[in-house]
Amino acid sequence: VLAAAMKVADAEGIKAVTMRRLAADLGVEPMSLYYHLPGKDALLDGVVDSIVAEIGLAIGRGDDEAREGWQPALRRRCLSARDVMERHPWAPGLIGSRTTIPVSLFAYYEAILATLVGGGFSYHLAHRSLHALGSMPLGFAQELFSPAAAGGSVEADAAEADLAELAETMPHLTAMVAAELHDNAEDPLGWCDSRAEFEFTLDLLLDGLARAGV
Amino acid sequence: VLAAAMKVADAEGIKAVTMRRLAADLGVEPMSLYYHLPGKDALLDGVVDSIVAEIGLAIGRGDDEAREGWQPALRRRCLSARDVMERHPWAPGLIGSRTTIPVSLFAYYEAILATLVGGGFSYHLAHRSLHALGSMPLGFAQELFSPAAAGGSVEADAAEADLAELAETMPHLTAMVAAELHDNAEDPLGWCDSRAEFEFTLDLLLDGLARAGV
DNA sequence: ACCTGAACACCGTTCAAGT
DNA sequence: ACCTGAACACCGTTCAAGT
Repeated sequence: VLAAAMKVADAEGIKAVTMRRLAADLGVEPMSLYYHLPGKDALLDGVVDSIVAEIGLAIGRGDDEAREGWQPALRRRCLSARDVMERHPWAPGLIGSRTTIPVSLFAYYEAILATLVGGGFSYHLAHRSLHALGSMPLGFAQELFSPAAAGGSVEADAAEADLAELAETMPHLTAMVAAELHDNAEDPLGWCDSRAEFEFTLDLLLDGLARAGV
Repeated sequence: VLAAAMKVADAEGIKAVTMRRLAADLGVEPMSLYYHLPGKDALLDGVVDSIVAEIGLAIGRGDDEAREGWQPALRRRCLSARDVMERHPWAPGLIGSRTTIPVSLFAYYEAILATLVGGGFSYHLAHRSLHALGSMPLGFAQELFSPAAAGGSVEADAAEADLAELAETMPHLTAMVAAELHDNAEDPLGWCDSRAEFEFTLDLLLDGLARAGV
């Protein structure tokens, strides 16, 4: 049913997921879908549910969570989630643009909360921690600008061509790019969102939270 | 021209910003717009430019930046940007969903980079800092799920009603909500994204970066 | 119970044509 | 230089009707 939606999204981006397109793939008339689903929003909610479920599978048992402590446990979870997002580059954009919160997400965050509380967090600090971590438990971070996560195709930005002329007006930016010039420019989750950046930010937050009062 | 677009977005949300609607507001035929603009993407890029410009105005001179140091300077900037986002609740969603990077943003980040480098950051750490801060210099943070930032109208999520039945299966979540129950539930930037949460996360990151090697 | 067909009310965009 | 009109190719969705 919505496995077809995932397949289309993986193959051609989330923008190609349309009622009519989906019906055609399923060899059925477009309007038949409305018997099974209330509408497109329900479809997308279902896709998000599938993603969350996939994250749950990717994490594994975690029976040794009590042994390793909250910080490595959360770290493992976020990095596992990131693997899932790497398989579905359109997912961050979809999740970020949803206007309703699927129920499956509540269960997911309940598990994270259990980890935090089990690690000695007060509910107050746990709440702030969830805000601070943002979408990292879902495997992605808010990028400065993340074309891949947002739309679908990563087209060369128009400004790239003019970057040469703008060089002298923006000395620091050009210097930084020159100094950094990533070897992983084709990262699927957006500009520079390499695993290294993700881990740096994640550890920055986790260490900060550890210092904040546990 | 695109001041009209901002007005429509402020009044009825970004989803109401449509070529035809805009033309009607301007007392003109829909297709006249294509003489002035290449298409809708150009329009939205222009709106983002306007937002960035508004952030620039909101920040003020900052002549005493050298005196106050990079950390308070960046802090002031992020909080000023947040004020702008509060005036345009649709802006985070629009910015996050854009697939091209408007040129104005380069200049904006150039200024931030100048602050960091001036504060003693290496280009490498400055780069990581930009990633870690994410969208905070733009005045918003990636929320767990931010209906307001994403779509437009903040409708009551369907799961809210079932929360009572789910209480026993999610003890920590219900306990946390009960313990926290915000007095500012009607915050325009999404669930719980109050100024206090924003500042907590911001300081967590800034302090972490300060400790990371400057 | 499940699917179909025709229709409605919207989009963004093209293109030849007006003044 | 600036605007118009009609048309095209798409959407999501409704609704009465088929089997």
